[in-house]
Amino acid sequence: MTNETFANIDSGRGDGARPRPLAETVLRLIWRESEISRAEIARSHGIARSTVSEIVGTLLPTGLVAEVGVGPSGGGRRPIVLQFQDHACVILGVEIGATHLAVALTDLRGRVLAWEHRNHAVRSDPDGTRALLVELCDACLATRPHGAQPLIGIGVAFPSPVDPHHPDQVSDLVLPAWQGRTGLEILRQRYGAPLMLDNDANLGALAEGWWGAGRGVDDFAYVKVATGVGSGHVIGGKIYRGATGVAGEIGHLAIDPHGGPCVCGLRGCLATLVGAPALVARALALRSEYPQSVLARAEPSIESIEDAALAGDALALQIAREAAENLGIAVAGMLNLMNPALVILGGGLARLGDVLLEPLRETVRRRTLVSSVAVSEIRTSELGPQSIAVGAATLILQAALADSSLFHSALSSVEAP
Amino acid sequence: MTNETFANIDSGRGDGARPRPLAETVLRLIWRESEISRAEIARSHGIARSTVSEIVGTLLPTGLVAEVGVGPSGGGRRPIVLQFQDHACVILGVEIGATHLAVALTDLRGRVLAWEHRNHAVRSDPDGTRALLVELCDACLATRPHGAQPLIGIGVAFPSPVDPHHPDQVSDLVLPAWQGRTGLEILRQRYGAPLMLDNDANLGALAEGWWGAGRGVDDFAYVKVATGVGSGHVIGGKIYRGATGVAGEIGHLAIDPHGGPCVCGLRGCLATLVGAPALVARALALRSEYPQSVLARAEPSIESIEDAALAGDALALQIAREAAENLGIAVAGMLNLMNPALVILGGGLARLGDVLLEPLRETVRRRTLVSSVAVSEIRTSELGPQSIAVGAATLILQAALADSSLFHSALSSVEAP
DNA sequence: CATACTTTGATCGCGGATCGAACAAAGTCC
DNA sequence: GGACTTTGTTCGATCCGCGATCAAAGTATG
Repeated sequence: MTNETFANIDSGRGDGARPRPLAETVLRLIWRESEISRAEIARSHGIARSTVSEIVGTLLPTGLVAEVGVGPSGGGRRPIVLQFQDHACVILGVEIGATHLAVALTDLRGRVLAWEHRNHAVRSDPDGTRALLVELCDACLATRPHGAQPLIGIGVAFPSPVDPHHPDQVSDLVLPAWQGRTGLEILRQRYGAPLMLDNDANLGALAEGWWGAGRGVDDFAYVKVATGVGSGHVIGGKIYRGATGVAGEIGHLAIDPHGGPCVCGLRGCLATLVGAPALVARALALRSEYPQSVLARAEPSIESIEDAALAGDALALQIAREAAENLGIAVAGMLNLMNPALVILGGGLARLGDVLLEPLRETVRRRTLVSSVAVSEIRTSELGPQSIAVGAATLILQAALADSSLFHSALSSVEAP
Repeated sequence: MTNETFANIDSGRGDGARPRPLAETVLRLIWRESEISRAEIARSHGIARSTVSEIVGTLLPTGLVAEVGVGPSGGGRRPIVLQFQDHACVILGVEIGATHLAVALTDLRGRVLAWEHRNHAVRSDPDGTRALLVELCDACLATRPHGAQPLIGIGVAFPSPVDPHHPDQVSDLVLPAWQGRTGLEILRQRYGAPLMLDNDANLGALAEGWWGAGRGVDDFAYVKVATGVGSGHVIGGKIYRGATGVAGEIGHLAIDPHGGPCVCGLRGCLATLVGAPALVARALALRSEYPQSVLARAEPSIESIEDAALAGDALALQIAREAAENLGIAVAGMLNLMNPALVILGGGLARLGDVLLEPLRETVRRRTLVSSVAVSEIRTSELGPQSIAVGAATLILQAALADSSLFHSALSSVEAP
């Protein structure tokens, strides 16, 4: 119930006073456009020029917006160009994986200013994880020149479902050694900044939506195919978490009820068919039929299968086709249920590009009822291994742009004297 | 692009002036509570008592709210009880099925004041459908005493996906004779009230959420199992339509990729396994193994199968168990993907109650990964055959409570002289 | 090059919405 | 019966956003 540590829950609806509602709108617009004049703000939002002038007057002293020269004339006085100051604040994005940690320090445009990562036995060593986390965060923050830019928040990606109403709880099934608690309040205490937590696939989706393949798309799904298979869903520009925060388990969609058992206790899950272990096992099983394949010689790994498929190896292509078929069944089901405008394929298997996408698209086309569903695009991820940590930082940025008091509290703590 | 006929698109965000933002909030609260005092409104929303007084002062003359006596004292002056006037306006809810029409006239609390329905060849006769629709609407409206209550809007349930951005378009696949157009603007013209359109499963879900098994639940799914199988999803209290309005096609989730072909062109869809024709076919196939079954004697129908299952017939129970198993696979997949707090089972098959629910729950339990998913409740619909028409009316009510200008324009058209 | 028109941005007064303080009305508790 | 409580109203004070107006700084045009 008490939720002092995490700012996850949308508490900004009807609680406090909302001074200058339009100020938020204007700030968001300046962020979105990066550079814009007062008159253009007024035009594009139907606000009076006088109001815009006044609001900008309150925005300038915060340092979030600055006047940078004049723009071209449109037949009259030349406009003063306002520019959002992407470097006014910084954000920490933390990725906690099953076996590694990564921390990104970003500016307000999602650019990575500092990057630290380390392999670690996260599953079995929660205390060590937290200590290492502090170390990596310190290292990232130390790169700031003279501590000029204040930290507005810390976003954390966690490798298990996160209940938005109880963000500090951890599923005992996924990380039993953590004893049901993240224990991340030390981060908030140490850095004095709000903390927000979410599932890793959700944050990968968020990052793609803000900076990658999903830019400008309001409803899309991000499917991560690696060792495991998971998905994050952005609906109306916001992460959809479901009633208890566990939405997006596409990996455990049943593809074949007569299929093999999954670690989760079910049968024929997508994860048992297209996860990395499944593809390796499939390579071993098919090896005798493809004696000339490079995979027939040495012990195959998921990387070697991917490399071989990209090189045109017949066995690897067969495996990719099969994976695409199974993935396509699940994606088609997801399209029928959730109807996103776009599906972004992430994780290691996305390396295959069109080798995977072409048969996948074909399967989806054959398996979706309504024509408008079939027009959903399927693309691969644009962001690299930093996507999840950047997504964690984006969680904070999104919150700050929705409620600029986060910016102001960070800035005032610096400018107070 | 032009969208004069349908009010479907949320156009009430940032366009026009919003006089008295709190007035909307107060009106919604009074509606929700039915009876409440000014002081309690102020307390529960943190609004100043003076503001509430002033707002209520503007609400009383509209007739939507009235003072009805005094409440019990809490140690001081007794409060004046304000009551929302459920009968101040009426709403028309129209259900267009594949083979029938139904019209409900409701008050502002979802109560059905008049009800007309008729079988009709909707698929093949769009013109006759529209004419009959007008007839039924007229009959419902004529029951009003002296035309006292103004009509605030007409909601329409349509048996095909509805794109929220192009509500007048109809899928050629489902209703080819309609030539891609609903042609329902005649309703708006005849009755001079805003028109809103949505898919039938979505509106069944909405009705259950406002008046039935989903009361008070913000995220739930409604699965309708009848001749066809479809689903509607309420997310955050609002209907989720997806990027192009076709979300919720659970009937075409692939259960068995090696299964029989579906009308939609896919294989092994849920609809081919638990739709009414599939169950009848299954009864015929299994008849020889159950010679003592009542279904072995006469030609089975879906109603007779349901009746037999409720009577404990072994063959019918076997069919129900199989249907529950297949339905459970699809529902489990939907839970994994969308994580609703509740699943409401509607349509004819819901008559079976626990006969269907028990094995269904068991299958879902076995097929959902995370414990918190498994706690999702599964219940049967509470509303009868009127649910979809009532849901259509609820669409209008929801819009009016979100933007009370709908109430006022209806009321002023009466009170003008 | 002077003049007319355009566009931008600032200033000022107005109106609406909400709040807090003060007050009357109506009860409860001792 | 007197002190305290609660409700609802009234009355400035404040804040936000708007329109009108004006100065500044351009462009188009003769």
